[in-house]
Amino acid sequence: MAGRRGAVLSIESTSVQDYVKAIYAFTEWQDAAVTASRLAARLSVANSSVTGMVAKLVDLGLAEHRKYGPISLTTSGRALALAMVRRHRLIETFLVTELGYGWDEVHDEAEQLEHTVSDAFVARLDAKLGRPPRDPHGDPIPAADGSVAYPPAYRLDGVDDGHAGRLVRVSDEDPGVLRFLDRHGIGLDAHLLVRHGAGSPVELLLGPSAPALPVDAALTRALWIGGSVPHEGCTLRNPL
Amino acid sequence: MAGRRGAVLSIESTSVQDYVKAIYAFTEWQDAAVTASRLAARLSVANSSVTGMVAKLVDLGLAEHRKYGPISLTTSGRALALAMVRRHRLIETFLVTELGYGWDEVHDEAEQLEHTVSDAFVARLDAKLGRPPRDPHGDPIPAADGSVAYPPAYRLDGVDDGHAGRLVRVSDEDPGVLRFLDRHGIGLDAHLLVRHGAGSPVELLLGPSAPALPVDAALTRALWIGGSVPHEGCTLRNPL
DNA sequence: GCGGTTTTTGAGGCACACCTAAAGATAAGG
DNA sequence: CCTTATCTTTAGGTGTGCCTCAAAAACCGC
Ligand SMILES: [Mn+2]
Ligand SMILES: [Mn+2]
Ligand SMILES: [Mn+2]
Ligand SMILES: [Mn+2]
Repeated sequence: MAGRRGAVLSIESTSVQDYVKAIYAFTEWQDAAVTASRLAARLSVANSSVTGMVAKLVDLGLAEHRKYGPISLTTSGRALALAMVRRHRLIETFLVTELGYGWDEVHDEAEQLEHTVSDAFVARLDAKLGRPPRDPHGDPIPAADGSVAYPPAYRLDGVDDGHAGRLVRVSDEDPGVLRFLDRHGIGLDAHLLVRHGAGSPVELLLGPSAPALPVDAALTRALWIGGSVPHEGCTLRNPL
Repeated sequence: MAGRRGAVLSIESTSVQDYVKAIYAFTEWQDAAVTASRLAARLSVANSSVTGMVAKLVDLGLAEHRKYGPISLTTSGRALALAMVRRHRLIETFLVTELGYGWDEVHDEAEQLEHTVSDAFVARLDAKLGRPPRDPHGDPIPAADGSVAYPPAYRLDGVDDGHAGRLVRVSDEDPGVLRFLDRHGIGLDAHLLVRHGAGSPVELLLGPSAPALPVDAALTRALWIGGSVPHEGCTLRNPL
């Protein structure tokens, strides 16, 4: 049933790569249904653009889609998404560890470069960086074979009062969040205690003597914290 | 007189960048007149494509062109060309020295990446690499301010019998040439003595005891050798 | 001044990705 | 079961960027 529309664009189109990545992102840390409108919102395009583009993904064998149904990736779609995520995160890691970028400065640059570098480049970069397990924001870097180890992590707006754990990941899409954390000396693996104030804002306790730090709602959606148990293993997922 | 055609594309178009680089290349090591047909041949497009694109360069203030006349760069066109050449050569250097690419593998990758990396990336890369003066093929890397130091160099097909000097640069466009040099252990700065055989092919003498190496015509157009005098300075050119 | 070559013009094509507006499907509530 | 709000798809169309071919125009050496 592929090729129904004749002109089928390629797997190398940056748009195709971005759509596939976006679809993958919906199920990476949550398990949200991928609807056309959600995808449209995330990619800042009209709903109808998504319908059209998803049809192309289906033609390319990257996505599955019944009319009016949710969108999902095929095995090769997931493979492409993981390859792109791998590129993105390796590039971000390189920018921070080798070129001295701040963690708030790398996302946009990686967003471009991920479409340009060759497979050979990615392989050599991975080796040069010592096969890092995660990027500067705590996101796991898929291995070349597509396997990924996700640490247990809970979004801050979903944990109970009194939850304690280490900062596992920070969404890297809003540089402002990253700079906020910088200002307060909070980095990856920082130990945090979550306190629901009597009023609305969530507070973070950084240590026994530090003052409580109120964080706004946007921030609670950008931070992911480990479990209360001191040490836990990782869940190895190989989605391929 | 700019903007005559209305829709003027930007300085960030990869095509614009490639055209400007190509124009610059004609006068980098020779002083060839840049005609539309030569540019078309180099870029593998039709003559009329060049006419159209050059008109856009003129609109952008990057090129000067009288109808039926030769094409040249304006000051800002030259600045853009030098910025692109700088990017290209820094990236090639990075690929070889940091990622372990062979010098025959870097050109195509750099050709893509040069359009994608940011100015910040280039600045940081230059610092990381220790501000290298030349790329893996001997081509000088323009400084951030656009100044370039060109060593004296003569193309092999233009030197007399008995000319001796060091290998100053190798054109990086044909990986086969680079691999040929690898096979014979010839690298940048190798000392060469040029011998015009009685027959047609030029021969290279690599050392007192080494056998003469015959080189074909294509190769004589890809190699550039220093002067016969043992040690010479560099010509500093700041074309801006 | 002629003839061959080069350049420009004109008209058009194509790939890719996006949009608006209208029509169609879905699902939740009455 | 039907209504209605919401989501999704279709249809038709825009815009950018770059390219082509064919024909007309200019150029240049003789
Ligand atoms: Mn990122
Ligand atoms: Mn990241
Ligand atoms: Mn090169
Ligand atoms: Mn080079």
